[in-house]
Amino acid sequence: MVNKLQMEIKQSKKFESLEHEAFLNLQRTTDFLMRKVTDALKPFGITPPQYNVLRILRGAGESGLINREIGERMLTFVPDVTRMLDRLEKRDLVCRERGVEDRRLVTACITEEGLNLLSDLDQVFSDLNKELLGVCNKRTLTELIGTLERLRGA
Amino acid sequence: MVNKLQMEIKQSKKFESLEHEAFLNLQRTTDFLMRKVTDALKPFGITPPQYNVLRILRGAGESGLINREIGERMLTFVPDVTRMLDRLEKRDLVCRERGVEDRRLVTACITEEGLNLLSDLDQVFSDLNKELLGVCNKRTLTELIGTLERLRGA
DNA sequence: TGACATTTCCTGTTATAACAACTATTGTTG
DNA sequence: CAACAATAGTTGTTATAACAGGAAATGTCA
Repeated sequence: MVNKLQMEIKQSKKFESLEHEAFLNLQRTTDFLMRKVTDALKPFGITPPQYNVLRILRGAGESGLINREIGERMLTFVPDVTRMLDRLEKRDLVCRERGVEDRRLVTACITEEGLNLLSDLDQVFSDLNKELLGVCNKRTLTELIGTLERLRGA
Repeated sequence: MVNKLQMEIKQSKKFESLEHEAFLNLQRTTDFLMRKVTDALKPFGITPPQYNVLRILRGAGESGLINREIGERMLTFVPDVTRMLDRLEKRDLVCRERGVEDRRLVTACITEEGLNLLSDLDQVFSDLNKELLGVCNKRTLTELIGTLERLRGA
């Protein structure tokens, strides 16, 4: 009996351990799903991390957030928030302002144009999300979430 | 009640859907785990995709594999196998040879030095793997694997 | 055979990831 | 207050990701 992942990566030997098999499946599945999302966002000229930033800034509202806070809220670690915001600013999707009280801080806000783009992206993302993850029922997804949270440390 | 991921990304609003929450957890967990692996491999000057290539070539044995086959067996899609092998060849971890029968093909093999490095890496990776994924029991891991395979299409 | 398509790899280019060093500003402490 | 530490952001550099295009070899078929 050869399982699905073994077939996919044309591996003849068994996995070393269940832990190993689980981890490889995690990598491959996330890569698979992210690739779909990346493709779906591409017509809008937006990458998944950029989409993530825009959503974070929308959530923050008019008061905005400073670079460090944006980095902390990202789903995946991003080492260079500055240049990421540079690109978004150049496209007028966000605006930035140097702090007056503490001149080290730079606060970023989403623009009207950014909000408009987001409302399109949300629809695309939401549809894709339900299409991709909808193959599992609610109970399975709930269990999946629990397992994943556990893997990040309970 | 605010859940773990919401706290992590400092999100005040609920998730739009269970599918959404599951996907975000997948992203974050894989990023978290991959970062640990990347850190563990760093002292050896090897990235996770490079480690993946070396394992693939070891599995292929002395007959080696051509670029296309390596790409097909990678866990995550890699668009540029050529230059990835360039770097590994420069470090004498793999060697390459242009095909004689079909001169379009280039076959790569792992070197003795590559095999030696791999045996160190395997120990590190295996230990880390069990440490990270060992927080879940066998049954949970088996269910996780099943769910992930399903998400890639049954 | 000869034109054309296909396959395989390589090359060029831009964007992003990762990491380290640096500047400017603010906080802390003797 | 002056020296130092800490924080926030920027800049520089290298490696990798992503994508498009090109060159060489092989396959196909009229």
